[in-house]
Amino acid sequence: MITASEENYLKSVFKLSEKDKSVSTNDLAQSLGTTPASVSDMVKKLSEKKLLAHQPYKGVKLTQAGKKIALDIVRKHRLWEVFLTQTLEMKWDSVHEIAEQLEHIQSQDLIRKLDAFLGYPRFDPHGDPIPDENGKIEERKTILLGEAKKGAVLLLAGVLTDNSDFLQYLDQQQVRIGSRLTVLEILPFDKSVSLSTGKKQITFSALVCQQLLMMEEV
Amino acid sequence: MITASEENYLKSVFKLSEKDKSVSTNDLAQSLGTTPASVSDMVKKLSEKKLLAHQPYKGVKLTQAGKKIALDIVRKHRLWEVFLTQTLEMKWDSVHEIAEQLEHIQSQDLIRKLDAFLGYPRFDPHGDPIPDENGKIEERKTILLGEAKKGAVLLLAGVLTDNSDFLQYLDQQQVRIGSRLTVLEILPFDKSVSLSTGKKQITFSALVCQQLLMMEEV
DNA sequence: AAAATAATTTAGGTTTGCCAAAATTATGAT
DNA sequence: ATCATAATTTTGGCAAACCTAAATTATTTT
Repeated sequence: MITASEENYLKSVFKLSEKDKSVSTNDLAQSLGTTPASVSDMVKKLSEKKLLAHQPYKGVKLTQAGKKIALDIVRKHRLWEVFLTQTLEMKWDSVHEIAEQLEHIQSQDLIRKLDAFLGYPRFDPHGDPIPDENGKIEERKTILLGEAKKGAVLLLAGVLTDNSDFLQYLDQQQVRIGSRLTVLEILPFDKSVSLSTGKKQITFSALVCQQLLMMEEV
Repeated sequence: MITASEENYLKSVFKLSEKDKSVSTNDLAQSLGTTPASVSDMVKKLSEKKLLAHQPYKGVKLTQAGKKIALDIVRKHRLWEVFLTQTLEMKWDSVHEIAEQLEHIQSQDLIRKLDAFLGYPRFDPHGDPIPDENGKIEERKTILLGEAKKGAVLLLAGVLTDNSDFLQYLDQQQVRIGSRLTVLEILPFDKSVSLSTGKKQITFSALVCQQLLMMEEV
């Protein structure tokens, strides 16, 4: 059996993994809101279970088995987020916390039926792709808004954080997934960006722009 | 904070409580699938938290605070069961286990919105009443099928067990919540009961009859 | 290359919830 | 009323998941 805590560790490793790089103990502790010592403990356990490959002092990677579990948790999390926003009409800034709990509910059948009920959604309310039952994730060509050039016209494809304040701020600015944004100006001084939403003009700080995933119009 | 385990204990005490009677350690252990020693441990903790009133060697009762929590868990459990059967179209014999997990999800807002989405149902798929937000439970005059007299015409109001085999058996017999049953004969020998469902004739053992909650036609 | 600093692991300890075995208390039979 | 049995509690111990502080290893600076 795999516990909720173990699932959270695997999910964090997955999220922190870039390319073929190892994930450090410290980063994991940060991401999980725990201490490096606790991470060492759990990493040892998950390595023994062959869900993580651990090189002492060098970091961890997911094994095939570990990745499968991580993707399953991510899938469940994102499907529940769709349910909460679409079916129960909750706001996108409040669903993450609840999905953190729901993702640990154990029932294949439940998730299959939920998926069907929701109409097999491919993206969650934050624009993140939902892995299918085999762990396959839809790829899209995206760039950060911070990397866009002046004059570019792009659609908001996703946000890189679930931070509630951040999402509420976007709501306030009437910016949501799918919004069409035109880059009017990039301030050389602080890299903040002036944009047109069609209706009005807004400015995003460089920090905000690092959280916004953009794509070309279809 | 209250843990899932604590919630389960309170729920079990609630379910085993009859009138003003105390619930015994042994019965609790049985109901929770654990040992009397473990129950003693947890009873001590919940008594210290003022959720249970414990008289050593005499049993426990719920306090007001404990009852409130228990009713809240029952409410969540039954609302989720409605969701699983009605929205996701799962069978009534498979929802109990999943609802056992879902009942521990923490979010007032979620449950309120779920309740609204489901149309404020008053009974779950097994015919059990769903407490409202204040813990109020709808009362109905019901009797066990085992207590019905020959000639009685009654509606199936509920079942007293979530046992999957039992529910599948009822399904097979085409007996469900709301079914109208006429008592044709009661065998003196073993108290088994012959019934007419309108379409066909069936016989239920005394044990089965002790699990079926019946009410007068409205 | 050695020293200083940073990252990681280990050691030792806590809490929660569980259990088996032993001790205690209540209950039913004679 | 006493004894036997059943129910309950206590004792001592285990595993999971966490923590702080100390020890170890890696990395960076000088």
